[in-house]
Amino acid sequence: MQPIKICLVEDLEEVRNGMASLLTLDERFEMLATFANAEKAAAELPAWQPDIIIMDINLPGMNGIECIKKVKPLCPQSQFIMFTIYEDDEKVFEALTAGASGYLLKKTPLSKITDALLELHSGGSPMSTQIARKVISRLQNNKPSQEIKVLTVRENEVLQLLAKGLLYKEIAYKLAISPDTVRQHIHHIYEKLHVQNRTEAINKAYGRN
Amino acid sequence: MQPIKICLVEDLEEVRNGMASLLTLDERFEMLATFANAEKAAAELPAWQPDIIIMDINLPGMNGIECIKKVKPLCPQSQFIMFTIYEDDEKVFEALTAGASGYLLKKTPLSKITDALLELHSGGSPMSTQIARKVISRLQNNKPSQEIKVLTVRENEVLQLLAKGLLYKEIAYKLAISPDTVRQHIHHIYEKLHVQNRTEAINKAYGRN
DNA sequence: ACTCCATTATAACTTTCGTGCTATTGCTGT
DNA sequence: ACAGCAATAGCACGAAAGTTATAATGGAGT
Repeated sequence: MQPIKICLVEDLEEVRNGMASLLTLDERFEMLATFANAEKAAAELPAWQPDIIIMDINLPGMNGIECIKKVKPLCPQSQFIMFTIYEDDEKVFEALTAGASGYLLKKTPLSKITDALLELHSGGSPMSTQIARKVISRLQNNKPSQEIKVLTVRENEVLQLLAKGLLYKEIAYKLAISPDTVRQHIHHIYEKLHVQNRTEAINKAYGRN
Repeated sequence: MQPIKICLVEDLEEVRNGMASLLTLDERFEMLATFANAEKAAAELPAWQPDIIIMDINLPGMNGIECIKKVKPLCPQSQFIMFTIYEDDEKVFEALTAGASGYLLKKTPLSKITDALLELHSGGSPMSTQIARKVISRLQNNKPSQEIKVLTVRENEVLQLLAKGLLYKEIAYKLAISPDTVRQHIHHIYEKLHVQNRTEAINKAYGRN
């Protein structure tokens, strides 16, 4: 089992060193680099490609949330975990939508910190139940999208199968109609949604961007 | 401080009685009623208006998720917490979108169960970090599932543009490479994800089904 | 009765996609 | 030094997708 590669973005030297020594002494982790501000981090993180990036939210200049947005596309397999002193729900929530996968309070005991990092690495999202609630409620308010309403019942059925990646002839078979008819329905769907292809239609109908 | 009013929907008599005695002995809670199936619960819960409804997912007849959908409009101030033996991610996730606010594994130690109920009542959403991750990724509409890890950085970049519905030549232009190279990357992506086309790749990589 | 429109269907045609090969360059780890 | 792999590129071929027509049927509403 190779160590989990970690980078840290944190402006306070004390905290930075504390975390660094904690992780350096633990052979399950490898501390690749630390950064005192978001600008440096944004410039150098892509070269490191760490497994986990621990990101303070409050940083001088660019804050941690903007930093995530910048770095994430360049480090697609890195996971971000927020690191913050105060349990400011809104900030943390913003960070999560920006692409973070979990968060740590700075007052968290050391053993819990390593636990959280391990959980993060194994596909979990460590966070308090309060934040979890916020996330869930946002999820529940997530409407299926009104675009779909302009489509007829049949067109929606076709769209659903289309979204699974089925071929026209497979859709035709499932609906017991001709592939030409399927083609026709899909053409109408594209017209109504003002799109040119299957993927755009799915994105539009199911509200992903 | 008045006790938290609780109802339980659970088909197994043993489990039902265990939970009932646990909560009855704890003065922070008041067990109003228990139900052995979803149909009875749906009929009688509105009359009780509990603070918390503990709901088993697997029930004979109507399952717990459908039950939530039925009961929730009639008990607007009740909170639902799922109660399940197996950590079936998809089921729990379904329940959360249906309106549940947290979940409990049946193997959870007794003290943790009361903790979770208290957290739920005070506005939290107790759940494992694994589930939290699922919820977050749905929120982000963009998920680093483990599938993506098998892809290289470049392949991920291509996949992201592919997911927007761009043509090969558009992707090529954006990345400043040849359309043939784009085709090549995509071919590799499909191989690694074991899929045959763009839509399947997107569904697999971003965890939609 | 008449119009609107959803649903079905066909045909011809163009563009894009996906597969199967081959091949070069450059970096990394042994 | 060498093997392995990521990234680049090209080409040929068939399959699938998307465009543009046209048209019959049947149900809903005016």
